[in-house]
Amino acid sequence: MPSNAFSKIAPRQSVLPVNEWVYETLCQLILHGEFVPGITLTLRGIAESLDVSPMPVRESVTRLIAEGALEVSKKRRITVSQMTQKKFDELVLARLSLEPELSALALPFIGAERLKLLIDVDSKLDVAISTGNIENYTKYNRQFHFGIYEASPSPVLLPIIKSLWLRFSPYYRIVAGRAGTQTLDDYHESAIDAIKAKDPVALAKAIHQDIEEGMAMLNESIGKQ
Amino acid sequence: MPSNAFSKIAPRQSVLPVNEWVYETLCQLILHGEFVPGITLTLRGIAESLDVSPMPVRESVTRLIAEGALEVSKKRRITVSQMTQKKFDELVLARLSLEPELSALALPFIGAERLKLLIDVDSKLDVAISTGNIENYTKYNRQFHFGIYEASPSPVLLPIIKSLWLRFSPYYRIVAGRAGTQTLDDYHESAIDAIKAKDPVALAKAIHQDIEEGMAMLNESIGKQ
DNA sequence: AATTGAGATCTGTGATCACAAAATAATAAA
DNA sequence: TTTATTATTTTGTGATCACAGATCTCAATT
Repeated sequence: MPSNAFSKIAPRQSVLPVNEWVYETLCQLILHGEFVPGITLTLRGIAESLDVSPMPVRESVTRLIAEGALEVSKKRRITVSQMTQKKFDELVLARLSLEPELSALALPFIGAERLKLLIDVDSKLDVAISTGNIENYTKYNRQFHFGIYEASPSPVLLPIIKSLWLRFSPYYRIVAGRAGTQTLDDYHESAIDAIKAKDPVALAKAIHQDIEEGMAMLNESIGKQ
Repeated sequence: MPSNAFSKIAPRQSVLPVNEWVYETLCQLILHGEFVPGITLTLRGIAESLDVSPMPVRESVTRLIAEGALEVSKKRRITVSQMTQKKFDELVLARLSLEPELSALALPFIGAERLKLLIDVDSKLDVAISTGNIENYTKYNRQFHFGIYEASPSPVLLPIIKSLWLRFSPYYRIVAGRAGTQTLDDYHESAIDAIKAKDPVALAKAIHQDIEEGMAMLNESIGKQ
């Protein structure tokens, strides 16, 4: 019997401070699409579900609000951010502006073992695409991108990019169940070739195209007002 | 006699929640260069200085840490972020990637009255430059940039850009007292011309050049290890 | 003078309580 | 049944306390 009410929650690492564990857990839940956009959360509710006191939840929620993953409504109710066309367009613009740049910066630090990992993740991604497994698709797609971005420590760009991913991730749950994953071109292949060739411009271009395609798919699946 | 120990603090607006007032106040203090980089702050110390309880300070500091303006040291001490060359380079890259884009997006929403305001701010900026008043330079430079960026509501890009400004602002205090403001080209003039001509590409280019020059000046003034 | 170490103090983190505003449930009136 | 009004509960915010670990103080020792 789990110590909390959410499914798929890693057990509390006693080495980690409670507030950090809560933050990481909430991030994972958001990235995995467990929170329906627009739903209202409560500090005490989360605390009870995670079997912790309200205090560390409060701190984590404050962080997530600052990062745009959650937001507080007019009359101070905590809610999972609803998407708008304007938000979506700016998210795409920010991703297209920053992620290709960071991938080019990270390229020199991608060694043989990391390249091997990326190739492995990409093959798993192919399986997810061909079987229409949207959950694995988002998971391995995320692993692929951040496998590149995290090749070297990035104090500014990486946290920003993480916050961008937190904001559109809840909307992949809407794509789930729709055919469309099959039609995706595999720009990851191009990215891997660019890494092998140590060509930062080609890598940036591949990442750019991959984002454009992925976001376009997400955009046409979302019924935004 | 002020109700708090910091100078230049706007009196508490009773209409604003305490935590937001504390957050805004801390932002202003950071943007005005009141905090020396590397200094350690304490929750109780800030609370006493601002004449509020530690609780809203805690929330505001959490936000500022999430935004990269403050950071917590290895053994959990709150500190004003120290600059590194890597951080600086990524800050510049992020600014160059996002701010020209947002200025181009905002251009169609810049009306006659806002243009008038920008021209007015730019003239004040010229005075600050010619008299070597670094404090007014940073103030009017900030007003000029955000006078453009805030022409239309920007839910994603604007908060990110604000967080970028919070991070390098403490370092203008180091530039203070050095000759160098006189040698600045006035790319704001080009920006104003672009706005008049309703030319988003030219505006983006002007903003790009302005950032490059301003950041280059800051870079060579900072003794980063 | 330099170093050490024990005691006191300070600091972030977590827990708990108080309270007004909002939301919900319950009841009364049509 | 539907609507309106009241009572109850829930919620975010702020205040306060507890505590362990870090930091500082300062006298004792070398």
